[in-house]
Amino acid sequence: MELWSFQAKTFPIFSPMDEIAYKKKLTDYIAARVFITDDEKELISNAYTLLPLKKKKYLFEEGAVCEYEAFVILGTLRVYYIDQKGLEHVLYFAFPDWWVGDIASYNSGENSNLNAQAMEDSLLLVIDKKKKEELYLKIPTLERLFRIITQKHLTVLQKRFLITISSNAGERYDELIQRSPGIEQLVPQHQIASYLGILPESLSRMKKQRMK
Amino acid sequence: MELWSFQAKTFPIFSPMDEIAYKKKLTDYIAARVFITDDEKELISNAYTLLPLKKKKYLFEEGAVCEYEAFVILGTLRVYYIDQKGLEHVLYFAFPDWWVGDIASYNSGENSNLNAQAMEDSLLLVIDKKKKEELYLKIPTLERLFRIITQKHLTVLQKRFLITISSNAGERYDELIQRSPGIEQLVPQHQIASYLGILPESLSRMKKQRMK
DNA sequence: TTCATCTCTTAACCTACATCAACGTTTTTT
DNA sequence: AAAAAACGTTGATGTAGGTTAAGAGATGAA
Repeated sequence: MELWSFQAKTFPIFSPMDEIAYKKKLTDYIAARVFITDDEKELISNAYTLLPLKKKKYLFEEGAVCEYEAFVILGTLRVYYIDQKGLEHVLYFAFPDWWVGDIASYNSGENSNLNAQAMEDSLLLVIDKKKKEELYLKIPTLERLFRIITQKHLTVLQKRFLITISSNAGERYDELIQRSPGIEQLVPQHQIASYLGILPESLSRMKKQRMK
Repeated sequence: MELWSFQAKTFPIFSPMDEIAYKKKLTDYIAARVFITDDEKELISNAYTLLPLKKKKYLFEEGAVCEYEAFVILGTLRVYYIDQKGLEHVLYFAFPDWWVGDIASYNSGENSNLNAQAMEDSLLLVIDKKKKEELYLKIPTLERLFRIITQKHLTVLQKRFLITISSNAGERYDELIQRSPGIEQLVPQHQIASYLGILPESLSRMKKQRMK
């Protein structure tokens, strides 16, 4: 696909044409879920800002308020938590068409304890809290959209939680591979370990033992 | 408080007066979060049905579609998952003013893999999917309300998930006691163990060791 | 092209919690 | 009032995954 061809080392300069195409990805996503008019699509397009995020750069970091909510157009982000011992725990990987943010911080205004880092050069559409609230007022249908999206997120997290507490690392690994085939090619193994809730050494050991 | 006095062994017969008072608890809850008119309160009151649930009875069970969403007026429910080995894992305890349901099943129409059981004689306001959708159409503000509620639920679950994967049973126990003081008087210890993700024996042992 | 950083692997040892089993007490059911 | 569940405790033993340490290949920067 045309849009996806910029997996380049550096960001291209966006032409107005690109921007229109990228924002259309968002309005298409929305229109596939709720009914919105062309005027509303226009309002949405104008409210979101295109944000290129270079590899290893952060969308938000712990210790600061997460002011933005983002829609992934291209690339991959990882959202993770650092515990008291300094260990990182991947909460989720965000691929194109996913939303990235820390609702806890975004809604409460308190500092985030999550980090969202680009794993490769990525392209996002971001909106700040104030503009989002304005959009809700202008387009009440978005309340419905985000209710549905949030319910979906809750469903996914609930499933993840139940799997985490009821199965061992090997079973969680199998579930991940089955749910996201090819993820091993996309993210380094120590981050898969972090997602599974084990150390890289343990994952390495587990995979070796399974060879038999 | 008057309303709370019926922690009786058997259910009283509800007078129309009681029903009005109970439903007012729900509309008060809603009005505290979004603006609704008196007419809308009336619509909401009519859409929900009062459901007494005796101790050990289920609101929904795994293997069947969860058709209802409920608001707890009185009592306590526990929502739990049974894993492949037959072990129970408490997802949450639902106290008055909490919502109980399985959104995954409720939205998808697939069978639930959760169980919601009354831990004591309880009183709920329930609504089925069809009536809920009708309410959304009649009162779009409810889209906003449930967006906010779902975001809150997601925040809580996310915090729980992060604590679960980043701390040991003792730390999780401390966090629970701190967040819900008095919970030990309300729920038996083996169910607290289940909530913490450990076996009753382990919780018993942990508490003993802490005596020193 | 060399130095540093990141990534993965292996091995020895350790610990939190599971497992299995038994027993006393309390609560519920009949 | 008797019987049956449910509940909590303790002990002996097992194990998944953590901890620490070391080394080797791959990747990236100066």
